[in-house]
Amino acid sequence: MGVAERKEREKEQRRQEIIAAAEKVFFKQGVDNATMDDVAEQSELSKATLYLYFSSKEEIYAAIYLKGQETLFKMIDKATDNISDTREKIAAYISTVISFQKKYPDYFEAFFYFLTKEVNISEDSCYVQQHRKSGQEFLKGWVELIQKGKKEGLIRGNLNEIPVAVILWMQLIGFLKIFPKLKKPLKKDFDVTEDQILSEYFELILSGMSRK
Amino acid sequence: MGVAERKEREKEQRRQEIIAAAEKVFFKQGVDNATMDDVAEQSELSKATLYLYFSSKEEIYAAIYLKGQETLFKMIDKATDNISDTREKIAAYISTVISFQKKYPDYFEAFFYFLTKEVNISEDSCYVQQHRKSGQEFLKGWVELIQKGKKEGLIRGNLNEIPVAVILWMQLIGFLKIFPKLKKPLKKDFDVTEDQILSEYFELILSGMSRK
DNA sequence: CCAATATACTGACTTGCGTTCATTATATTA
DNA sequence: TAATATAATGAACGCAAGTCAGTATATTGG
Repeated sequence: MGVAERKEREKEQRRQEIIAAAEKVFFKQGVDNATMDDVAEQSELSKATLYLYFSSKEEIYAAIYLKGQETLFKMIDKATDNISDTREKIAAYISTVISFQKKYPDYFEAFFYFLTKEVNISEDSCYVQQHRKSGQEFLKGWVELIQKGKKEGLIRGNLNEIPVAVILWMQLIGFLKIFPKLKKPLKKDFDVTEDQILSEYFELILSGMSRK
Repeated sequence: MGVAERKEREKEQRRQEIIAAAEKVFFKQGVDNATMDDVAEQSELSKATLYLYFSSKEEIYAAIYLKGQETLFKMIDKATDNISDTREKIAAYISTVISFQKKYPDYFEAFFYFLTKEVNISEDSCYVQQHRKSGQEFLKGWVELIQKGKKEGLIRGNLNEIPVAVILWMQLIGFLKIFPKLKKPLKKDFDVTEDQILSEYFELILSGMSRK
């Protein structure tokens, strides 16, 4: 009998509904300002019900974050798939992350949150698992790319690919976390535009790795 | 009559005592876990009294942050004052920030918090003022250094000094925010040590700016 | 179709913590 | 020494996360 399967499906659907409602609320008001009552109202469920599907507010946020991560990875795949030139591919990697931040700043926030915050979600939660797995997988992509660049002689041979990949990654994410808050004062106090900063950033990073 | 002056002094001292107590508590338990009751107990005052000296928990944290910022600026001054070689001086700037993060990770956290978080402290609070002022001043130091490097031909002429200074700054702070959380997994999964990462980071940044 | 059981849901409550307020203690001044 | 200003506090408030006892709804076996 397919009752169990249907129930399973329905349960999963509820979960997704809750995630969607929470996303709406969290992104509109900010995670800290949004309350579980807000999420309950938005999802047309009682607050207590939310806790049948998620163990905490943070776990809902983690689910949202995973959606965002998936979005980012897909964006990168799409943007880099048919590029064969390594230098161009590295550039595409970087600019896709920048686009992601621009297009989905709230997803990016969630991404950064779970990258840096000491999280209270239990280790065996599926979120933590998934987070770690895709993080590693993703890093592998960078590493391979840097390796390829080295083989092709684009990137200096004295650079170790894993550290370089990790550094690029941390630096880029960190930069993008801070940048939005500094945009306005930079324009105001120094008359520097966003695009100026971004193009110089590219220049610096790429020439940092390049041979000669 | 010196009564007013004495009272002023005593008031300021209380303030500092509260800041010290809060720092102890915040750094031990983490800002989020620490409660105002904890701060009250540590400072041997009642909770309500804290609010005679600070308008919120966050404002106490802001005061702590300013202490940290001052510490950082002093460290940088001390480390760079008697260096005349520009390249060395830039390196000293960067490595001092790294040392700061290592030596005072909690100050660094506070620093990052107020750099990125949308803060609820009123614009005319002395903290916000002081924060902005020293931030600008500090950036000026970087900009002048980069300018000097350009004049001396160390740094490529096509790089615009203000964006470069800002980028370096954001990148470095962002990198240092993420790095501590990734140290362990990096060692475990990829067998890369902290020092390896840091030395490659230096290499990348400096060669990114260099001519040729 | 109905009783028994399992599943999904909820309103009301508890707890914890930042913040405020009415009141009390202490110091200053005239 | 009484009047006044200043410093400090215990108790209470408000809000939001998380819990629980109890109710509604669906499923299943007879």
